[in-house]
Parts: sequence; C-alpha cells; structure tokens
Amino acid sequence: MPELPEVETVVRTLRPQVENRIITGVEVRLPKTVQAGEKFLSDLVGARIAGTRRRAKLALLDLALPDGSALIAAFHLKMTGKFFVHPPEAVPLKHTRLIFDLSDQRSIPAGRLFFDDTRTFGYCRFMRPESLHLWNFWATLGPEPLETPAEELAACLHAGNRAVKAALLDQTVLAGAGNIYADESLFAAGIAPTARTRDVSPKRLTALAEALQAVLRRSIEECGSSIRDYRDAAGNAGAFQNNFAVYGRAGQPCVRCGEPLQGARVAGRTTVFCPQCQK
DNA sequence: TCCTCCCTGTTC
DNA sequence: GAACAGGGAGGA
Repeated sequence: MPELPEVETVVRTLRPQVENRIITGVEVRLPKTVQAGEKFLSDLVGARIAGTRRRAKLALLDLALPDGSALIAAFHLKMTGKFFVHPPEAVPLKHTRLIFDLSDQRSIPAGRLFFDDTRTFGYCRFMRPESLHLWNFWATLGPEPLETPAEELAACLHAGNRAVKAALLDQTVLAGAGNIYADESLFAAGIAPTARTRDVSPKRLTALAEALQAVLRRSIEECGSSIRDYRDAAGNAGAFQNNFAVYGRAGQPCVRCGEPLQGARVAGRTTVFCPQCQK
C-alpha cells in the first residue's frame, strides 16, 4: 500500500530508467485505468519524459510533447499499483493495465514501462499543467509533511473536531500519510487514534507532526515498507516494515511497556495502538 | 463527520 | 467460502 515514502521511492527508482526517454507507443489494457485525458493518448507518441516527481501519493511524469507543449501523467498507485521497466520485447502480464513503449533519443528501443495494478484501484490522468487546478483532488491537497514546519502541520490537524487518526488520513489536511504512518506516528507521539483533535493540545499535535516527519524520513531511508505487494520501480522491496512498532501487531506486546497492543477500527481503517502508552 | 463501496489475491 | 487488506469518491 504505497504511501508517501513508497511513492517517493518509486519515483526515485523510476527516474533513471525513464527520464529523457521518448514514448514510441501506448497500450491501454484496462480502459478505466485512464481516469481522465483519454483525448491526449494519441498525442503521446514522440513525447519525451522530461521529469519524474511526487506530490502527495501521486507519481507524476512531466511530458514534453512533439509540438512543444507540456503534459502531465499523474499516477495514483492506490493499493497495488506498480511500475516496472521491462525489455523492449516484454509481453504484458496478467495485471498490466497500461504500457508506454520507450526509446532513447536516437530512436533505439529502450524498454517498456508497465503500470501493473492487481486490484485496479490505481489510475492515470493526463492533464495540461495549466488545468491541474481544475482537478478537485489536486486542488484540495494539503501541505507536504516533509516540506512544512511541524507547527504549521499541527495547525492543519487542529482544524475541525474528529478522531486524530481521521485527520491524519485526510489528504486535504496534510498529504501523503496512510494507514501505516498514521498508526506509527500516533504511537511515537503517545496519542490515542480516537482522541478528538480539539482535545489534543497544540503542543502534542506538534509532537505528532514531528513524529510523522521522523517516521516518513526513516521510511524513505529504508526505501519504504513492503507489506504483501509493494515493490519499487527497480523491483526491490522496502525494509521499513521491520521497524513497525504497532502496524499489524495487534495482540503483540508493546515495544515500550510490554502490554498487548489493541486492534480497533478507527476512521473506517484497521488501527493498532497501545492503550497504556497512547492517551 | 462518518459510512459504504470499489476490486482481487491471500489467509483463515 | 468468508474475512480481510485500504484511498478516496460519494452519499447519508
């Protein structure tokens, strides 16, 4: 389940394999994977992949079209979306949803970029950069947690009155956290996932924001967390799952106090926390 | 603000 | 053969 550190890792591993390659063909194997901008599909041949970057949990390809205009391919991997660059002769796999054929700048075939997605929740949108703001999801995304002071993130979390975990998961509050990093940062900050944001002091919300930043940074250093499906664009698993204090550990002893961790459902998500250490 | 649904492979 | 995994849209 790619969250911010996993998408960051995917983008970093994809970059050297696709940047400055030319798209020589496109194959849409599952129509619904292209969520918007189908009309641009025919313009893609000859486009150069000018850049790769991340915003929230989106992986973005900046494309330079042959007519000189710019286009963005925005991919949301959701739970099971994966990129992989295969040799030019590779054939689609069972769950391959979208393929870009790539060549180098001298038109020599360089490979095929597969977007594979078992559960088909992932998508790609083709958009003009100047039209991005018309996409509601994009326009309402909250700040990047690693590029924003913790006090500012705390103020975002404080707005409204809901379970703190629900605020952490809300991409319009801050962008990039998912179930894993929400649970891990709540544990690190000693805050119960069900605590109402209005009842948590600004100081503790700041500690939560700092804990989130720390856990995201550490996970990026370890190339993300691999639960089941996740692989980066080089086919490698991450290692941060070995550092989980609570995620997936319901019933096991708390690493801090030894009491059994409790499982629950909060904000519609499986949640694990320590009733002793998190108040 | 909260709940349901989408989807398929894995686990019990 | 059912429960479960979960981001985000959409509806209550």
